[in-house]
Amino acid sequence: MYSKELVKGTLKTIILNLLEEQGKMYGYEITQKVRAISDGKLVLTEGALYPSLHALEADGLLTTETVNIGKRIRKYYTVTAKGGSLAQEKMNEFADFVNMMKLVLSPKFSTQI
Amino acid sequence: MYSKELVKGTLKTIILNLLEEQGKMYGYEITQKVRAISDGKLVLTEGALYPSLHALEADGLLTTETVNIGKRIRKYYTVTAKGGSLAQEKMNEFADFVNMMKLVLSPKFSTQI
DNA sequence: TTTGATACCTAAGTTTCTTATATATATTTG
DNA sequence: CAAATATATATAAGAAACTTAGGTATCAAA
Repeated sequence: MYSKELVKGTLKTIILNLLEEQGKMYGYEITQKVRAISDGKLVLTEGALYPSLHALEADGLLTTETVNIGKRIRKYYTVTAKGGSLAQEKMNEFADFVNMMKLVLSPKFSTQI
Repeated sequence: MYSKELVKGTLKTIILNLLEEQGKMYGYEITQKVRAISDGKLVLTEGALYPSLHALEADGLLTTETVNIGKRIRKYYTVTAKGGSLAQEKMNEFADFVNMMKLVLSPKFSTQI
């Protein structure tokens, strides 16, 4: 398992791009989806996820829609147009970052990726 | 320019692997080398670098050798055997992390890297 | 009926940086 | 030759983004 420090800074990138790809999702669903896709390697904690979702909503990058499932509630999140732009931007930033790391860590790293 | 949050958690990975590749280096030299290799995209701040070097030394991952250059001093850092193992480990962790991100962000990300 | 899964949330504490400051020598430039 | 820039080290306060821990509640399965 890789160190969790690396995940820092990528959470919003993951949320925005996952939501853009999957359409609307609710918080718990996001944790399960990420866990499944990553083969259990990435487990988003609720203490990180929920505040992050709230911040994205407050910044107008996500909108919410509350749905009642029996007596429980679900808050579905959808990416706004502004959020879509940021999703792309974050994706590019991450790609740039990885390419830069390739340079700095080369030649050893290049062979691993 | 990518967001600086991404760099968080990669500083020790960079230091250890750069030192392993380049042999002994001193702090200021590390900042200049990283800046040059990354084409100015990654500029290590002194406030991050020096405390990190001290922590690595305290943990027995680096050893130091102080040299007088005229009336100034230089502290050369060298990777220990233990530091070499961690360098490799950190490299693997980072590669694993990137591969995991590829999964989570795919299919969009795969085409960019 | 109690355990685990589903579903939301917040707050204190930790780590790891950034920003700012301090000190001092050496070199370049106007 | 004076002033600015580069070289070279270091620490400390504050910010950001998490982790850990706790809280609330419903639903399904054992």
